[in-house]
Amino acid sequence: MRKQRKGCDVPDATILRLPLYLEKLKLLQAIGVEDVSSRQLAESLDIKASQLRHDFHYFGGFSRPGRPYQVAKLVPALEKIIGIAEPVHTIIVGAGHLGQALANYQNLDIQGFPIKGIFDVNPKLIGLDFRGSVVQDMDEMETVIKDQGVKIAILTVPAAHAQAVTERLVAAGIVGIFNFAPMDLKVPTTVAVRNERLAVGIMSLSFKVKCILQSSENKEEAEEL
Amino acid sequence: MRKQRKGCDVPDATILRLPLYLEKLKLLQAIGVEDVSSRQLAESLDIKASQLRHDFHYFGGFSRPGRPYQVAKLVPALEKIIGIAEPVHTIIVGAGHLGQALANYQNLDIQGFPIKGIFDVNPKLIGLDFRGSVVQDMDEMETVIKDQGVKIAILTVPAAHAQAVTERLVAAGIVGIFNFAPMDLKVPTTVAVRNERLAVGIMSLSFKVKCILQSSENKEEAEEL
DNA sequence: GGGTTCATGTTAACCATTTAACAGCATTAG
DNA sequence: CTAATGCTGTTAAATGGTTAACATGAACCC
Repeated sequence: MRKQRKGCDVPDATILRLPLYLEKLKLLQAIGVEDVSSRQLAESLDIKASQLRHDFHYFGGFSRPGRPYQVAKLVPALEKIIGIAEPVHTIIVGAGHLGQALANYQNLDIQGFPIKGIFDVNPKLIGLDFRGSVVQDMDEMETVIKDQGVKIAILTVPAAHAQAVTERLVAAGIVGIFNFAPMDLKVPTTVAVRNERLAVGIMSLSFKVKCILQSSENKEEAEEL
Repeated sequence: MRKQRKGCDVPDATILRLPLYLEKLKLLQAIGVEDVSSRQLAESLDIKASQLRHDFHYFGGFSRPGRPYQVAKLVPALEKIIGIAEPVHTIIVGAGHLGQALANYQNLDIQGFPIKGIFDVNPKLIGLDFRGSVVQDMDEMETVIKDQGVKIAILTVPAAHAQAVTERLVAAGIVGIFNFAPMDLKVPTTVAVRNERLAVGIMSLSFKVKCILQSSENKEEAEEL
């Protein structure tokens, strides 16, 4: 198999930290900080400095050794690595409550993912306006994807329709799908999917809550002895 | 230190799979499947059977050895482990677009997390009705938490207010916080937090999209030779 | 200039998670 | 009854990720 381009065989765990680094660095930049050491940055994110350096090491040379990182260089470097040096055109498929919430969530735009369209099959939703994006009929989807060079789709349709919609998206040239439907999508290996399962999140929280409540019961029992 | 109760020192990775097992098992139950082997269940979730058995092993004895798992026993067992054998009373704090979307997302209720209140400080939002839950002034929050025995709060307020609200929640007796604000909350060790960062999700997707696009460019170059 | 301090890049040790291997029980067919 | 098959529970090996250690470079002070 052909060797991958530099910087693409990186552990998932590292990839998930890159946005956190970027966010914190942008914050520092906004308040005028010019230099930051791996220790400072790591402590503010509650991780070890060695881990941060290890993460950066996959991409190589953000600074000359012996000198702290320069915020002004790191921010664009990370943006390039993450792939948001240029705005990444995005659409939302499914204009239900969640789709609407995401369309209104202007942070997406600010962070480099401008919404180029919202689509639904429900005639009652078509025409509604969210921050300048008007809900369109799903028949328009393929045209917008191609005309606007959309690469990422946020999928908020009901689980029952998710796979069918996915196949249309893939055929139209979508390369990344941010899937909020509680179901696993089948896609070719040339398409990336990230599943966002709210139920998983709240249930894993529930597990920990149960453990906390149990251990505090234990404590009370112990005190009663 | 006091020894933890059975089944609480479990790796995070395992905890995150429990809801997936439960969901799939409920689906099987709905279509009348009575028995399921670790292999069948694992394959339908795209994981290894040995991993599933290893996960279950933390909690012990779901079946007699030599016989497949019984769906009807596994479902309540997992519900008990996750802590949703009884409904887990929940509130939503912040009735912006995301809070509204979650309030309307009836799956939460079905999966064991009935919404006992939605709160905001914005007078324009107070009184709005979402599936029977009326947005209340945040001053009512502590009362509802105590009266209804609420243990989990879903936090969808702006980042700037997240820490202050968190402190009120903790003081009122909340044990788990599902945090959608893009910031790290400081809480005592007796409170569990799960951060849901949409920006992290879409950026990690963007990274993979970039890699896919680069490698397909490479391929094209190779074909041109 | 030399020593001290603080920094990164890099490698190695450590730890956690995932996967494989296998021992033992239940059922079924011959 | 015995052998073969299919299954789980459990332990061991392999993999992957995190943390510590260290070599080396840059700036600063005396």
